[in-house]
Amino acid sequence: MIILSKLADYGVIVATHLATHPERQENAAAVAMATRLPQATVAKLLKALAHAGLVTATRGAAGGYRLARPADAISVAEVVAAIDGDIGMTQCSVHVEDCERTTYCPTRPHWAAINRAVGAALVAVTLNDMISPFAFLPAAAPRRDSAPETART
Amino acid sequence: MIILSKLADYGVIVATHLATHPERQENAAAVAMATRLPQATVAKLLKALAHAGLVTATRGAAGGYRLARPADAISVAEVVAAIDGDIGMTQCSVHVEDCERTTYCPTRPHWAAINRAVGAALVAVTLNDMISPFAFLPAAAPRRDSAPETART
DNA sequence: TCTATTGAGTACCAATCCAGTCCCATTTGG
DNA sequence: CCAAATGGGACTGGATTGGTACTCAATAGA
Repeated sequence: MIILSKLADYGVIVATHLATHPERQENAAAVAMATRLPQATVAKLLKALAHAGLVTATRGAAGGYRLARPADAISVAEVVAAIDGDIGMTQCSVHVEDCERTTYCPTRPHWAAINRAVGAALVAVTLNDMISPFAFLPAAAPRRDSAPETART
Repeated sequence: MIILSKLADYGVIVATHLATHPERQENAAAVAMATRLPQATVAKLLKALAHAGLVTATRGAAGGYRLARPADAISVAEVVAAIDGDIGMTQCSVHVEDCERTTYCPTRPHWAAINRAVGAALVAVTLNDMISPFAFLPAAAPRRDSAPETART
């Protein structure tokens, strides 16, 4: 299974690209060229990112986009959320009322905790981490053996 | 965005249900009744779980399913993987060769680390945790502040 | 002031994917 | 031998998504 949609993936690529030139203002066409993604799609993504306040847009001739904040103050989670909406593991996590099973489903409360753990993994990584040439080796990742009974393949 | 597909969600519910009666053998119809899920869908799910070796199936009349292992030896990650396939954040994470961008995409190596963190959150939770009436408050969830630079929003 | 350029917003289409159902073969207990 | 149950497909209707197109609004520069 793939967690991120293609668009969200592209969104991170686009945002990361902007992060590599924080000072430069680039229009959608230039970003599309640099990232080798379809131009119309990049335009759509940039609009979404602008709408979320992650990038600032300058309209009109010689307009373009740039990051609204320093690259190390924008998390991957924010970029993903800007495009795919808030992250939730299950239907219940996002639309509780949609789940007519809420009253007797024993698994529901537990998803919230799993949710936080997954969200934390994305929040812990910034765009700045993503442009570093080496894997960022964060403290967030290897923590999986914190639960002693994990050992099952 | 919803991470788990409906089927994977159902799969966890079904597996959790079996975990509540580890000794009893139940056929698909009974499980469907108990979980209030569509019968045909439950049958499909149980097949998938059996295929993954998480439940053992007894064929023939008076057949049915039961957990193949103790509930605390089956992680949510396994159940999800049995139904949705292995978990990966991006296309690259699962099918590297499909991404013609591999050579120059700077974000790719980082996804692997995020991947592990997300996977770890699911691996750390067992079916046994899911049936406990209280949120399991595991070491897995609150660990998000292990990364010191997390504090952004 | 006028025009070219660029983003904003929305509507739309095509393709894919997914949830759900059904069918038939196989196995097993009575 | 028959009924009950799983195994393993195929199939389908619908929803979702990736991607495009078109129009409106804003701005810089001639």
